[in-house]
Amino acid sequence: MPPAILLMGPTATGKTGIAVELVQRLPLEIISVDSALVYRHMNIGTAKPDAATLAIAPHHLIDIIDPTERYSAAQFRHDALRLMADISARGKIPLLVGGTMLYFKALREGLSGLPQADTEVRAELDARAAEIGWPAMHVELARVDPATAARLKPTDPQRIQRALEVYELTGEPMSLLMAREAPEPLPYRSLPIGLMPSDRAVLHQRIADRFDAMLAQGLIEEVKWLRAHYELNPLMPSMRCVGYRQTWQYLEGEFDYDALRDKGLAATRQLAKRQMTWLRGMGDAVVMDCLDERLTARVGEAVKGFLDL
RNA sequence: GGCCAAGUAGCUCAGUCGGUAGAGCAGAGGAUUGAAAAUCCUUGUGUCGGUGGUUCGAUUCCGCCCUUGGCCA
Repeated sequence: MPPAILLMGPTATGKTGIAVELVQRLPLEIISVDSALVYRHMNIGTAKPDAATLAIAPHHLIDIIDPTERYSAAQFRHDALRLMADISARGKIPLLVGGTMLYFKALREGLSGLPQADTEVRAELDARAAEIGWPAMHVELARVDPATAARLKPTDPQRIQRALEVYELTGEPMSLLMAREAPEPLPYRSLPIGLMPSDRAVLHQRIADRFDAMLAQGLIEEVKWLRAHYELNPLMPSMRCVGYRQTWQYLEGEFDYDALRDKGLAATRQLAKRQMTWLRGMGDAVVMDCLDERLTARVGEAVKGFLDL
C-alpha cells in the first residue's frame, strides 16, 4: 500500500505552518481536511492560508465551493481518495492536514453505503417537525428504525432527521444499511500524527490572540461582503462556522461588539475541545505537543522515519 | 462630608417571610457515519463583602466598617 501522512490537531495549533515547512523539504502534496476551508471567499474567519503561502505550498480542497453550497464527510472522502491516487501516481506522498476529525475518521474507516442528503426530503421533515416537534419525530423513528432511535436522544434533531431521511429515501432502516456491509478502510499505509497542547491555557491564549487578529483584519467586513454577494441565511453550514455565526448575529443586532468577541472566543475554545476529544479517541495517533519549540523538527523526523528517507 | 442603591459560583444575576443557596453563560469530561467550525449528553460547596449584636440557629434581622455606582454638598 502507498504511504500517506495524516496531520491532525485542534484549531490554532500551527498545523498549516508545519505542513508548509514539510512540503518544501519532502516530496509531499497537501490535502486540506477542513470543513470550513472548502468555502470560497471565507478567508479571515477560517484562518485560511494566504495567497503567498498557497503559492509556496498548494493545498487541495480549499476554495472548492460557494458559501451557499454544502459539503460532507462522504464528499470529502471521495475527493480525498481521488486526489491521493493522483498524488501517489505522480510519485509523491499525500499529506492530509486539518482539524475536521469526522473527515479523518470517514477517510480512515470508510462510510456505509447510505444515500446522500436530499434537500426536498429534509425540507419535508423540517416542516413536519415544526408541527409536532423533534421528540415526536423521534417516536416516529422508533417505529421504523428502533435500533437507531435507541441510540439517538430525542433532543438531537440533526441525527433524527438524517435517520428519517435515510428511511424515506431507501425504505430501509439506517441501522440495517449500516450493518449490512462493512465500510472500506483507507487503502494506504498511514502515519497519523496528532497535535495536542501540553497546557490548555496557552492554547486558549493563542485562540484569543488569533480571534482578535481576525477582527482587526476585518472579519466583520468579510461577513458583510458575503451577505451582499450571496443569498445566505444563518442556517446554512457556511454561516454556522465559528466566527461567522457570531458575526452574523452581531450584524443582526442580537448583541454588541464585546459580546461578539466573547462568544466568538468561547465557540473557538469549544471547537478545540471537541477536536481534542476526537483525538484522544484515536488511540493509534502519534501525539505531539504543539507548544514544543522543536515541534516542526520532530514532525519532520517522524515523517522521514516513516518514509524511510 | 451627607443621602440612596448594590455587594451571593470565573461572569451576569435569582433566592432564602431566619434552618448554610440555584439558574444562564463560561470552564471541564463524553458522544460523534453524506450539516461535523455541526448536533447532542453529563458536570455547580460557593468565608452568600468584613465585623459585632439579637437568636437554639444569621447569607437572610439590627449596628458599625469596607468597596462600587448614583444623587446632594
